Amino acid sequence: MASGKRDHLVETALDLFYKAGFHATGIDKILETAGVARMTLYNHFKSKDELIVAALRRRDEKFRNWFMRTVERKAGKPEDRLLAIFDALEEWFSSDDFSGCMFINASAEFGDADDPIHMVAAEHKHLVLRYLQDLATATDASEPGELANELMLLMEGSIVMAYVAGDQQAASRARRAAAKLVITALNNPS
Amino acid sequence: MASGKRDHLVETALDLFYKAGFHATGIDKILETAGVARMTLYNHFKSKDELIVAALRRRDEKFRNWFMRTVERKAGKPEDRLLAIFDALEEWFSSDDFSGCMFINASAEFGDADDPIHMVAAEHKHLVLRYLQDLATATDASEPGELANELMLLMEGSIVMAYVAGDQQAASRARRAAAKLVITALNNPS
DNA sequence: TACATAATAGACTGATCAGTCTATATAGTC
DNA sequence: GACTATATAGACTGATCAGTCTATTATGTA
Repeated sequence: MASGKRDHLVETALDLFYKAGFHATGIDKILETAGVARMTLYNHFKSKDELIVAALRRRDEKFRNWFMRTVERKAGKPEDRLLAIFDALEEWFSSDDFSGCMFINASAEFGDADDPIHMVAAEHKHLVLRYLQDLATATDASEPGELANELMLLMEGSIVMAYVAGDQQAASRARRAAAKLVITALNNPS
Repeated sequence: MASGKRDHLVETALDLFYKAGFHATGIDKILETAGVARMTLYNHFKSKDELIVAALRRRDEKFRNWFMRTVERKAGKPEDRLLAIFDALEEWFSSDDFSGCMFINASAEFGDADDPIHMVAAEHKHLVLRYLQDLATATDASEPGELANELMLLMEGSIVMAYVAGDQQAASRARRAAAKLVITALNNPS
């Protein structure tokens, strides 16, 4: 299994980067935690930045899979799913290892919009937004694109308030605001 | 002038930390940029972390002053000021040196909620929220506290979408969502 | 002039950083 | 058994990190 070591490195790096940050997590710490030799890492990745990109791509894949499955498990009707978004967030926020959004965190450390790391973060947000658009389009909302954008703002806002300000009710607050916007969108045919 | 050097160090550190991040900005870079001797820094601050805290406190003071003055310059009536929030944000987002919210960025690098640096970031968010509560209370909104929380979520969400996803219209999108919530809050006496 | 405060340059520590190189060893395949 | 991939341990570079220490030089006050 050629990719076993690589996968293990990515998973280990993902955990450490998420918990402690990117600059604060050294290569040595990753190698020691993974129990892998130095050159094994550099045979699979050209640099630490490349490992960061790989870790973020995996995080994107895992997070969106979990998020979509959770939303669709919590509610069946399209209108309900739009609000179930915030039930999923509440679950996430209250989990033990919640350390904010890894992509917001990555953008904070790699601020240049042209940095490949920042670009992966931007891509993640676009993919989440697209999912919300798919959900909104399945409802009778007059302008599903606009509704999706509004919910996206509430979602990102609640992540920030939960993580930075430690607001335990960030998700439920966002849910109530979302309910108002969903009702408005359903009652206003263009 | 005993505090001249100290002030200059804080201002310099503030700039560099905001542009490049906290871990990525070394003490040497700050000293070189400020044109100040090493021991001058360590006579005023016990550690780099203490300098970070001082820089964040200054940022909080400067940002909130600018924000409140801008909101109050852009609109006079309480209801209008609630929306002028997002005009101020638009101005901020389109400025050359926009690098996201420094407090979100700080929380990303110092994730422990008990870390003094993270606590200063949390405090900043609470102070901004309190300002929004003051604005909302001046209107006829049925539940000004709830309205303020909703606007806060939209504000933070728009910061994230502008910075991470590079959404040029994040502020105007948030403004339109806010308008709907303000109307709802004004038309629903409890 | 005398004294105290504050700032200076710069050497220095010990640790850590990302990344390279070599020589050895462990697999899996033919 | 022979060959090839991959992984191993560990030394090594050169840079940078935060923080300490010393000896000197302003700067301002009494």
